[in-house]
Amino acid sequence: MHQEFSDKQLLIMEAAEQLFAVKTYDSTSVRDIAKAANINIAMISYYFGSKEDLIKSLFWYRMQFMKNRVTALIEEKNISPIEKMEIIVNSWIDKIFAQQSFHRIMVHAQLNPHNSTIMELMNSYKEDQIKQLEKIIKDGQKKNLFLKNIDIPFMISLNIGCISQFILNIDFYNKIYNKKTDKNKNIEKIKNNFKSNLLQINRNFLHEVKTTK
Amino acid sequence: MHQEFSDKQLLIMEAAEQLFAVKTYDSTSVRDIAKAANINIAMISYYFGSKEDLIKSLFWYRMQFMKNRVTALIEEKNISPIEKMEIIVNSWIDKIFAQQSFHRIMVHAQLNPHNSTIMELMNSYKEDQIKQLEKIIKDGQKKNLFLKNIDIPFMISLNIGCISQFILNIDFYNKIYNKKTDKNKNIEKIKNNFKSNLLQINRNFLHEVKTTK
DNA sequence: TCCAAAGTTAAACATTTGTTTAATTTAAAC
DNA sequence: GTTTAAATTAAACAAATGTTTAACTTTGGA
Repeated sequence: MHQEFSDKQLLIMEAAEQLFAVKTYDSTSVRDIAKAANINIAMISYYFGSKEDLIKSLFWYRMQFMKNRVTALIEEKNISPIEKMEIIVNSWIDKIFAQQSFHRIMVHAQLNPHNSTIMELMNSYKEDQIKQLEKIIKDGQKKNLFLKNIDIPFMISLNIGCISQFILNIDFYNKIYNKKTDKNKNIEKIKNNFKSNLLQINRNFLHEVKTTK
Repeated sequence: MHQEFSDKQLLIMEAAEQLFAVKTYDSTSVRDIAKAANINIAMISYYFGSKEDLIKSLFWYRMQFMKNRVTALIEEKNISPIEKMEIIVNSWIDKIFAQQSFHRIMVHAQLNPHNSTIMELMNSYKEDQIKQLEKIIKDGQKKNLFLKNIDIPFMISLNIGCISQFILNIDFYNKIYNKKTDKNKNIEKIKNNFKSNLLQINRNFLHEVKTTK
């Protein structure tokens, strides 16, 4: 598939991304995109072929960034599996936060899988993630750092689901946590709070000693 | 707003629900709904006023079922806060599973909040949930059963997000966990496995003693 | 300077959209 | 059995959709 995009294509893709994120793919018209990108409607067909191909290109482009550069991390000998897992969870949160718009589009694509190319892109990404985590966790189990019988797909589901839910409802949580303060600072605070909560959940799930009351 | 719906209205709403769940509201046409419900297109305007009012009615109708009947549970003296929380988490999972289609529509409505009435319905529901949990958790803290400083919005976010993610990806997980077996039985097994995982997460978060390695 | 390719445009295209109309059928009350 | 309201229908409506056309400008190399 595509590998490089011209400046014009990136301009269109980024304008489309913003609109897809708030209005969804279906209710964003090519006229909306053209207006936002300050180009003629015909340019979308000209540069991408169709609206469908535009979102496919967007997925292809953004998924590259999403792909974890964890291959090196997995092999790293000086970092303990515990630390590795913390790094990965942290990177999930940071990446999803950094790409909130695209993440919304991804959630929407899972809800409404009307394009098989996009579906395959996401599924192969998920499978990669599971394989990578498997290596780290098995290593940790061998070193007696982690519990046995860790359900990796559940662990991923827990994290990604929790982060998604948080992003989808960030305005709501902002309202709940603090009635009126500087919004940006507040969100940063809420995000850090969320981060430590989720990290703690993962620690419990992976390796902390549990004693029933 | 509406309080009762005729059989015909329910028929239309249920047909619409199935379509909205898989195709989303925007890409489901009134003609699709009419065909699925075996009625004339004009009947949708006739019974609901508009397509928009139809989905509003659907939300109003389904949200009644979602509303927890936990008011009685909260006051119950013979059940410990720990058990109460388990009952609530279990009811979340069961309810969302029982109403998968509508739940998908809800997730989509959060992604694409193009109707303020629906948004308000969902927000007031969320606020109610937080208040209800607050009572139980404070009671549990008073009795020294729960940890102090429990982040309730996070806890809800964790659960609902995790369940949502699981439902959105159930086919994927089914493929991952088990390559080829009886599908229905398999999903039931996966669901129970998911349930015990999530309950354990909640136990750790709420009341189990934690000792750092 | 010339020219072919790339870029850009407004207009037109056929479909599909949600909604309304006006006519017809059904149902129930008197 | 007649009447009145509710229910149902096919057709028409204007608006919006994604895409294509054909004409035009711009660009950069020979």
